[in-house]
Formats: sequence, C-alpha cells, structure tokens
Amino acid sequence: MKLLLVEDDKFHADYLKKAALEALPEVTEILHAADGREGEALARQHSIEIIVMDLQMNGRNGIDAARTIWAERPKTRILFWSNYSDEAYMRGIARIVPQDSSYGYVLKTATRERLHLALRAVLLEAQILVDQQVHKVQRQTQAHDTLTDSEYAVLIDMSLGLSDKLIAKRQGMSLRTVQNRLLSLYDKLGVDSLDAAPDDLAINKRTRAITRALNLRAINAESLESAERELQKWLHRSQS
Amino acid sequence: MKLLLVEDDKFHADYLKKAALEALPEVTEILHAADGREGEALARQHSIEIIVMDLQMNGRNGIDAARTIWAERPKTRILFWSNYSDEAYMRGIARIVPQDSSYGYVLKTATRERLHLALRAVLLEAQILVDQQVHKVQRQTQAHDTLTDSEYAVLIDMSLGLSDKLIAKRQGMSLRTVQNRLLSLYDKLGVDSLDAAPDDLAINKRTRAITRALNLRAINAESLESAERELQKWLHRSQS
DNA sequence: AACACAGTTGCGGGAACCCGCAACTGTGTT
DNA sequence: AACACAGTTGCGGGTTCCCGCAACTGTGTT
Repeated sequence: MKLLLVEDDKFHADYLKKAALEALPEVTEILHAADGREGEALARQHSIEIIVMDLQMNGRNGIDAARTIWAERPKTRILFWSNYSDEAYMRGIARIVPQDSSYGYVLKTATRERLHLALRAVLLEAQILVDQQVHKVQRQTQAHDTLTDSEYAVLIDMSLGLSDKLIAKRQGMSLRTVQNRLLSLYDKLGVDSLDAAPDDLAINKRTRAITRALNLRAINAESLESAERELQKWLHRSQS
Repeated sequence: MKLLLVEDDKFHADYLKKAALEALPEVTEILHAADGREGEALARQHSIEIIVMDLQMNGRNGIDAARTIWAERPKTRILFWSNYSDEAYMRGIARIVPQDSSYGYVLKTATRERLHLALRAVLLEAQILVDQQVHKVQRQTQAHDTLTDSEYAVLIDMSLGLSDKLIAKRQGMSLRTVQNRLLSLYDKLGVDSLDAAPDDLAINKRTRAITRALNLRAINAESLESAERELQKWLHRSQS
C-alpha cells in the first residue's frame, strides 16, 4: 500500500513522514510531493489510494489538487492537514468531496496521538474525521453568522470584481435578488460599523465586505484564486 | 547575551533553536514566544537586544510586534524569518524599521548555511541582510509595476472600505487626486482584463483591484488587519 | 527662457450601486 | 383552508463611482 504526502514545508513533511511510518505499518512506500501539481501527477502515475494533503502550498493549493484527484478516482482517501481552520477552507472542501469517499481534516497543532488516530481512521478505516477544533469553527459559523450557500457564492463573485448585473447572470438570479444577497452579506459581515465614523462620510460597502470577510476567515487568498480560475472557465463557456 | 525567538510553529521553532545554538555560541540564553504579543512582553522584561521573528502568526503578527519593540528600543536587531516574500511584508517592514537599527529577512526555505550566516550577520555584526529571493521580489515590484507610496496608501484605504471622499480626507488630497490614484492602481494591477468579458457587462473596479492586489501579493490579510487598526486609531483621533 | 512632463485639482455626466416600498412566489404550520 | 414567513422580483431615486476634458502647479532639461 502506497501513501502519498503532499506538503511543501520541509519540516512538516519530515514529521509527517515519521508519524505515518509509525501509525501505518501497512504502508510499504511513501511518496512525497512538494505542491499540488506534483501531487496530482504522482497520484495518477502510481494509482494512489491514500493521501495526506496540506492545504496551503505555494504552487497549486491542496483543495484544487484534491478536486482533480477525486475527479479521476473518487474513492481516494484524503486526510487534509493544515495550519488553519478557516471557514473558507471548510467550504472549499465541502464543495468537492465525493459522496462515496472518505476524508479527514486535522490541524497541524494536533498532538501526535491525534494525528496517528486520524491517519488510521481516515486512510485505513475509511471514516470521516474532522478535528474537534475545526468542527467547532464549522458549527459556529453555521450558528451565528451562517452564510447561505448562495450568499457565499455571491460574496465570491462580488470579491472577484463582478458587477451586480454579471453576478445575476452567473448565479441565475434577478438583479434585485443579488442586491438582497449583498444586503444580508453586509449585515452578517458587520459592514456598517465604522466605529467613530464621521456621520456624513459614508463607506464603500463592497470593498469593506471583502476585508471583513477576510478578517472573519470566510474567504482567503487561496479560495479567491481558485474561484478566479472557475470564473475564467465560466466566462469562456458562456461566451460561445 | 540573550536571544528571543518569536515563532508559533513548533517544528520551525525547534529547528530555529538548534540553528541558533550552533551559529551563535555567544548566546547564553534562548527565550521563546509563541506569538507577537508574548514576544513584546518578553522583549520588554528581559531587555532583549536580538530577536528572530516569524511574520505570520496566529495572534499578533510579526510586523506589529516588531513595531512596538522598535518603538521601545530602536536598536534591537531583528531577523525576520518567513515563508513568504510578499510585497506586502516588504512594505510593512520598510515602513517601520528605524534608521539606526539593523535587521534581516530570510526565507524559511533557505539552507542551513544561509540561515547561520544571516543570524551572525544581522544579530552580531549589525548588518542589513535581505535574502536574495526576497530582494528579487522587491526589485521586480519596483521595476515593472511599482506602486508609489501614495498609491499604496490609497490602495490600503480603498481596501478597508473607505469612500473616495474619506480617502481624500485621510490622505490630505483632493477628491479628484484620489481618483487619479485609483486610475493608476487599476492600470498597474491589471484590473481591466476580464478576458472573455461580454462587452456590455462591466466589472466593479474597486473590488477587482483588491483581489488582484491579493493575487499579486501586494497586500495580504495581515497587512489589512494592521491597517484596519491604524484606521481605527485615526478615526478616533480625527473625531475630536 | 522655453520646453517637456508628471502630478494636482475642478467640472460634469453617464453608469453602477444602495436600498425602501410593494407585490408575488413557495414551503411549512396550525 | 388559512396563515406565517422566508425568498424573489420590479420600480424609483439618491448617492457614489468612473473618467474625459481642461487648467494649473512644480521640477528638471535643453
């Protein structure tokens, strides 16, 4: 059984490798890729079935890599292993995980035992396992300030620089509906509050919404870059 | 001689500690802080004179920490040690480094020798040392798409959600000048090009400028968060 | 002194945005 | 069947943004 590690940080890769050797004696060979693109290639060449994947990498990021890998072999088991528990990552993953595959999400700050456990549970036992910490974030964003899926979609489009009209077209809504979404976004992201705002001087809600969303970890640079690529595809498709 | 390490990643901290012990036999004691706030406190308590500082940390980030430390003791020597060579970080550092202090910038991907060298050069010899790789980024942004300082300031304000009028007020320019800055920003950031853009459907330049700037590493989430704090201060000041 | 050139400012108008008001769905409750 | 409630859409207007046009600085060149 071959295991693929996708991780661009050398130290983390070393640690991970050792942990995997301990936790998974069944593994006969460990491959290592230093970014998403390389990971995809190795997974393809070696018909890899189990992977540990970093999310934030310099080249192609982990979510994009996972998507193409899952597109080719939906049953691949992937354990995501990341520094952060941003809502943006959660959504990114939730969006692409096939229903008959198993995956997991562990933070790099997790103890060695927890990592061991996650490795075995996800990669061998095909469980779904999400780190306590991460799950909390997931819930709390679901409780208090839930962004609807459609709100999230509008947020992304808006952040990419689409006009209301264009968003409407892409999302298949009317213009006014898009604006309603934006209203509720402004509300949920807390866009109004420029604390000591001089009364007559207004703010630009759109741009403020973006930085608020970045602050709240609802979006991040990587999710925007992926979304940008999707957008380009869509543009070309809908052009013809 | 006491050395302070500010680094929230456990593995990196270990590595750094070992490297420092090897490279700096003069050091008698190594203190360790896991985020910026803690680092500031330790530096203050122990009258620290040499520091290795990570930039991206979960709590308070490295640049903010460095600023307060330098504000208290401008001669502190700080070696920044980071994963990335974003323009945003460069600007952040350039903005706060006192003229009579020495600092350095090394990437985490640097070889051990290079790290050794940087440690000695900056912390002992009080040199200014910037990693080759980083310096390249610095130059290339200075060559092709230089953002003027004032352009950068406007970009930040705009990203924080200020209206043209407010930016004008904060920057002490006329409204039209702000808009001129924005024009050149749109140009330099490449905001026009929605490749297959349907002709009649325009884009929102402001928001697109933000994501372009994020893509190009001209700004990043941390720099925006610091800027937000500055903005709040300014708002309160200018209110009275 | 004459010139080029880059940066600053005012004016004005077309387009996009923000949003209150109001009507019209659909889904689920009692 | 009656009702509540959340989501969708159109309309209209006040505001902000985007930017061409044009005048007016200042700095440096020839």
